[in-house]
Amino acid sequence: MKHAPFNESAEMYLKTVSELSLAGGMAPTSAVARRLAVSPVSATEMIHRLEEQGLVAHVPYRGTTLTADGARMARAIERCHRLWECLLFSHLGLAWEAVHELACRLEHATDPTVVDALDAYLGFPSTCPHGNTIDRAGTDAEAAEAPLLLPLASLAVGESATIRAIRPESSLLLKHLVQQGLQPGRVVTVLEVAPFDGPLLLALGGNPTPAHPAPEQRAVGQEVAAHLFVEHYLEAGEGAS
Amino acid sequence: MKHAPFNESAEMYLKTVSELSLAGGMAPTSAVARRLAVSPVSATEMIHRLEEQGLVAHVPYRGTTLTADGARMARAIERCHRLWECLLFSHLGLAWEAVHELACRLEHATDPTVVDALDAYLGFPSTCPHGNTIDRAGTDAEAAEAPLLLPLASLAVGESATIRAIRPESSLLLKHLVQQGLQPGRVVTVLEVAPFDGPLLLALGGNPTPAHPAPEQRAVGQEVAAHLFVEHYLEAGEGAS
DNA sequence: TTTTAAAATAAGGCGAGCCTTAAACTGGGC
DNA sequence: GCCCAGTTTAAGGCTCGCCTTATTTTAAAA
Repeated sequence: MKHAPFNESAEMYLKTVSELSLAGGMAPTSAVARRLAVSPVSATEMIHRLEEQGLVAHVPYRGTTLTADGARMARAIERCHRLWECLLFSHLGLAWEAVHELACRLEHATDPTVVDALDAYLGFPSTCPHGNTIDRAGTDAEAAEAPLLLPLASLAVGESATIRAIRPESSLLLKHLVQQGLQPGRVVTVLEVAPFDGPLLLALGGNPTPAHPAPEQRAVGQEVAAHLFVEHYLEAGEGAS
Repeated sequence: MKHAPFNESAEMYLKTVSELSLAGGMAPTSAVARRLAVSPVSATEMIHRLEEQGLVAHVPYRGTTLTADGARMARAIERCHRLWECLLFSHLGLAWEAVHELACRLEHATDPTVVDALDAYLGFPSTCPHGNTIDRAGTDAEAAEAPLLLPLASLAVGESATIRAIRPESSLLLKHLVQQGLQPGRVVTVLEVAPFDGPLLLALGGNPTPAHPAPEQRAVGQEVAAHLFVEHYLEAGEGAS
């Protein structure tokens, strides 16, 4: 019954399984291992340990999902992570692409009382600087507030949308996106989609930055596009078709 | 040459040696072990490891001190620790006696860039909530600003002073002090000192709190008194004698 | 000088979280 | 229905930071 004080490693596994099981139902062991830069054998071991603690459900050869307990813990860790990102970015003025990694270290050393105090201090922000929702247990009016976000790849040629979230986050990805000027708030229009899962050609709109005065174009691979989630404004002529 | 990414454990040893070698020159191994709740054998082992890395100088049977490198690291960790305490206490509103322990965990997970940003955000505070100086490398006008603090025990009967710092800090001590109303800013007068290293009897002055309306008296053991540092106002009649 | 308490050394062990190599298994595509 | 890539198991090993028990050394007090 003693909810052991879980360490960094276990927390990273939970976060990883959480991210990977968002889209598809189960997180493949190899994907977990890859994301954590660990051998598949080690990942299997650790997943077993987490299963023994009832945090994870593992179906051999299929993949891993979080149990209710595990999901609760993962949500707490993610909330903590995103709150730190808010503080580091909005208050301490650290770089948008840097705060993810910095928060990744802090999140494992943060007492729950600190998380709550931080949340209040920040004014209960609804998302992190990368657009991801900050879950609050008890507030189950989730779907109500958050606008439905679509993967960028779901847009048809000619459609426009506003980038709202990058997910899952990774340092390399964020660095790349900031160079391309592809951040939340940016309006993009799909100019063309290359066949055979080729790159998307985007026209940048929205607030141009000094470094990237609009209008400009960007070619974005499917790999990157899969991490971009947008809010699509329905235009006149579009409807329930 | 690769300044390895030091971990929590090594950092705690450096902090401990730093604290213990403030007063006397060398930190006895047993004292280090006691403070870290570790066996003397383990402490000896770890001190050897730190010595190999050039962070610590160990004289067998005498004790341990920090090298220049070790002292630099310890100062960085202490600065980080105290800045977190400031944020947690002054901004997040967490309890005065709680922030020490909470900061103790964060300090090992904080990137230098975060430390600097935090320092700037807080407005370069000169002390932590417990009155301990926040060192800034490069700012060697240290002695100039900081008023000389005396150990409480150095006061003679009848003398008054203002508590300015608690040092070294520990959770249990801080909890005890907050119960007694003995915090920085509190003015105390020594009413009597029991012989044979007995307790000091103090009269509380300064800002009374609802819980502890002045005037009130407190008996403080030598053990506790050793952690209290005060600023002594010279009164008329006192001088260079 | 003798005694004593602290400190150091030696030896053996433990768990966590990784690693590699090698062999066995299986789901899904051909 | 077969085969392969992805998984899992097995076995052995490594580092870190701890632990205990036992023995030796030493500084400093008596």
